Amino acid sequence: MTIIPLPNSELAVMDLIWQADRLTAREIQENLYAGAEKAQHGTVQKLLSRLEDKGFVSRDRSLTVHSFSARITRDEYAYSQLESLADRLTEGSLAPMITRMVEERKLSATEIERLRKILEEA
Amino acid sequence: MTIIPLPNSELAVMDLIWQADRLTAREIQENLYAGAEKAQHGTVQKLLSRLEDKGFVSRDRSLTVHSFSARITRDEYAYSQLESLADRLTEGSLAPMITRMVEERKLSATEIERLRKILEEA
DNA sequence: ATGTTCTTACGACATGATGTCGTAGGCTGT
DNA sequence: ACAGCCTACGACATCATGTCGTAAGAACAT
Repeated sequence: MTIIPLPNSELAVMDLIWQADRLTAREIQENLYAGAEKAQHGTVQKLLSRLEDKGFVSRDRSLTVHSFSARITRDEYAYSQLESLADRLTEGSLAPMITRMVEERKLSATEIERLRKILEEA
Repeated sequence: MTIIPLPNSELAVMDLIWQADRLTAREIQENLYAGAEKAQHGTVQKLLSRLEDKGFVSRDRSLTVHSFSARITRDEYAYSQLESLADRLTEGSLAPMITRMVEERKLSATEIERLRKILEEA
């Protein structure tokens, strides 16, 4: 299953939902546009309805004030994006990217250790 | 250095250049739109000039027929995209994504072996 | 020298994504 | 009944994307 990439604004909403598990539009608006004067309710509604259309959140309509929860975990999303990246760029293989990351010293010792462990258990 | 993501059409051009090292616009057009009747020269020119603007290719103007070569390797591009993915989604860490890939059995035994080797040498 | 052909240069354009609002109409609680 | 909040729906400006068309210059065969 390929999960489509999200634009920044929608990803920002997902970030909040992933953190909180379940939020209303107002709660999201308050987090997202903390220092804002103007309304933005419409903006948040629109982002949420787009996310709903795309299948990223489910909307609980049982109360007048709807609440939103994630249908896809952050890790699922992250992993699918990594997969599509690898498919597009390196024929599905992670090795070239990780090799380069190691060469550029972008991986910390801790991170390398974590990855070693994951792969040992695989 | 953050490398901006490329749209599909431009990535397709880069793929050709990465394979061939050095190409003219015509060569690209013939590969890219193999079974095409109509012109498309303009399209390829536009894609190339956008890639030039973005710093992905360099244009050799010494001859009338320009030739194009990559300024960024495929691995550099892939790695930077992976980096930005990790930054956006998992606080820079690859572990959650790779863990999931292992769980979903998206990594072949060979690939896991390659990755183990890379990390051992790191 | 001239005309044909190929190239670049530049601009135009339709389409869709993105990010933002405005307004109408429906609940809710005083 | 009314003020206040929420949803629903549409509008919109802007930008990215993918595609062409046309003009002008170089190269080359005749």
